[in-house]
Amino acid sequence: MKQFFSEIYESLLKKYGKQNWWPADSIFEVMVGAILVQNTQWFNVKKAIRNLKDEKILEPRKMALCSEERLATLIVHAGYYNVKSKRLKNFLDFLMINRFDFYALKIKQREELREQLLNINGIGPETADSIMLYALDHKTFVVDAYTRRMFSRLKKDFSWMTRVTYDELKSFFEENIPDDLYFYNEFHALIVVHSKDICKSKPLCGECLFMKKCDYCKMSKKSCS
DNA sequence: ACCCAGGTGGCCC
DNA sequence: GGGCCACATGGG
Repeated sequence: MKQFFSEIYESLLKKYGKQNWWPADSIFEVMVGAILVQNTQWFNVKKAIRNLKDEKILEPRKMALCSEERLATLIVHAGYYNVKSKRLKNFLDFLMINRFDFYALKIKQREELREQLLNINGIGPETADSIMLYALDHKTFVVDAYTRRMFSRLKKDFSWMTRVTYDELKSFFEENIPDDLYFYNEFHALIVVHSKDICKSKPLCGECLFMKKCDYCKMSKKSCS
């Protein structure tokens, strides 16, 4: 199984190259982006980030001083702007309690930090893991809808992946991929990039990378998307 | 005019 | 513990 995941990783890397996620100029920008991208496409998030930068409030202490209402108007393009402005505020409360000390968050115990992030209203498992992995260099695997869909269709044996809980799937990946921060970082990014790529033109399974020999494809001729 | 997007929390049973 | 729903913009 470990060999299988390594091969998938190598194939994706060969096809798409290094992704060097997360695209951002600062740790805080990664964190904000992780919240704004919830159920939203990245190009919409970019507009919101642009606004925050133009208004000079893409800094923890500045944003903490910004009213929730003003924040909402600046992030409209990211969708769910009322919900997300509240979530950003909740997250800023957490940062404030931690004295905006990112280094302290980096060296905090992994499970302790994850628990604290999950306690914030508006931060679920995927957002918590994204912040930990891409902003704070914690080795924690990020599961998302793409991960479930891509792998469950890759192998018939993986169909269970659409049904298990987030943490169960996360553990399965962590037990079967190399114990390496860079791998964690790059693998999730490649899964997202590949998933978006094959969805773009809504091809048949036989046209997708990995899908030529996949069990799902043999079973049916259904579309990938 | 649909459908979906790198989720999450609240409510109900 | 699981099934539904609201949240909202923008692109295909």
